Amino acid sequence: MNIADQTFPAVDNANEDRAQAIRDQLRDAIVDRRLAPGTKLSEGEVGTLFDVSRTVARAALQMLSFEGLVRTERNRGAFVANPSPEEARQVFASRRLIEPGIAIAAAGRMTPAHVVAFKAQLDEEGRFIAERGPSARRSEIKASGDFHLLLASVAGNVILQRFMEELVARSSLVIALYGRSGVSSCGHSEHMNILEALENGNSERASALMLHHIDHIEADLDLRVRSGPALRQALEF
Amino acid sequence: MNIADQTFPAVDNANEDRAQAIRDQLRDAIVDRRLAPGTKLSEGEVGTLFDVSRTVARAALQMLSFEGLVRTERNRGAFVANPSPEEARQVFASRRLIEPGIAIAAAGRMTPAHVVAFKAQLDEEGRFIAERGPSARRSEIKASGDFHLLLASVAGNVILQRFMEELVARSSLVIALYGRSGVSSCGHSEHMNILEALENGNSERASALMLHHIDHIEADLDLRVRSGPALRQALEF
DNA sequence: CCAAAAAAGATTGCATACGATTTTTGCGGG
DNA sequence: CCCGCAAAAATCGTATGCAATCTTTTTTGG
Repeated sequence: MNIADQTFPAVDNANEDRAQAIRDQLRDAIVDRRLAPGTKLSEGEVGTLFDVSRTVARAALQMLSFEGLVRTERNRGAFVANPSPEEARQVFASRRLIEPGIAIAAAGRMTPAHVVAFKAQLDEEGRFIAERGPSARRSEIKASGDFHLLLASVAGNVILQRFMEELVARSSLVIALYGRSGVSSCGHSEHMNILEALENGNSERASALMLHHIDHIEADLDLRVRSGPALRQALEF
Repeated sequence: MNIADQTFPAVDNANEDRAQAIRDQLRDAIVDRRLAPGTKLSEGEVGTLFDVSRTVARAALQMLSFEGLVRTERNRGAFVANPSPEEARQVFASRRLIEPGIAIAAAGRMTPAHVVAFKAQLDEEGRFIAERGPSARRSEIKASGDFHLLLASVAGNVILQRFMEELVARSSLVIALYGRSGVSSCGHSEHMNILEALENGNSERASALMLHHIDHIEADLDLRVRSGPALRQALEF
């Protein structure tokens, strides 16, 4: 998979920052695996694709590098991140630490409008699971992450929300690399259970369910070091 | 306080990234309040001060903007962040959620070498408290934050560690703006108690002490909206 | 004398240029 | 046929220039 094979919707060049728009496009592409871990993202190529100068492309790549989605090597360029098993463990350890707390905070702030938003979210999730094809699979991955992001937004802490965005994106990379069954379809029912607890204002239960949910996601990974992880890394793939 | 009044140690222009070195210098200056919240950081000025082009200065400012230490407005420039009371609350809510867990993780990984490092850290902290003068006060603030960063590094999760760096830096800004007594000197003894619990491997106690410690820091803040916060913001001060 | 408009000045956003470093290619020797 | 080495190409790091935007000062009309 090469970045040159990708097509990106035209950037709605408003007064908004163009670099940010490019970052969002690239992040989406990374998160739903249209760009594989290890793919090289050269400044020139990105710039050409989005029709901006290298200056702007570089800024976008720098942003992604801060989020941990891209790794940059001096004088060599930027690559879609290739998280190690250790890094993967740390991503999930972070989520185990934070998300139960987020669930508690969210439980105390749920409004009927939130419930409606969650229901719509879960419906969409279910639709993509029912569908077939790689495109639906990608959408399913994204929707699954969006559930957690929606929860974070309900919790009402912008700082934690941004951090969760980073963690969810990185999780997606990790699952792409180490996932056994792609997406655990049991995740959907767990999401529904969590929503039910949230609806009832049962924060303790929501928190406990969330913790188990994260454990289940991580349990679906195969984090044993593969034959020659150094080699893998060296081969950039 | 103006950025032009500042002096910065020469950047050890190794093969290391120069933008990163500048970011570190600026971050230190912001964290120990040599640069006041609201101070304008123009690209040209920063570039001149560090003897680099605007390109590099701009990259450094972008990094700080990601960490939340600098706020950038399009076509207007970068300013040392001026966190709102709400933002301040969110910073401490995040710390309350994360640091007790970090304490638990650290308690399980303490080695004699770590204990030595902590003792040295606390000694330094104590020295600055004893000293007088604004310079010692600044060092005290920094040392107080460094305790928390040391703890995060012992916990062994790089992702959380980076996040803690952001939170500690932002806390420093918040304390600068809303702190009643500058630095609560009782913080030092609380740090010592936490270390004691860590040394004994009493993770539960370390976690509980940490939670109270954060509560105490936040309790020392005056987060009531001041007369005309909008005005304050509008006047950039 | 004051308010609004206009001009001048400063600063940012972005593109481009050039030297430095890395990677690839071409070629001769083993 | 394969390997090492030098030249060429590609890519990055950084400085600089120009247009666009914002700020400040000056001018002008009431």
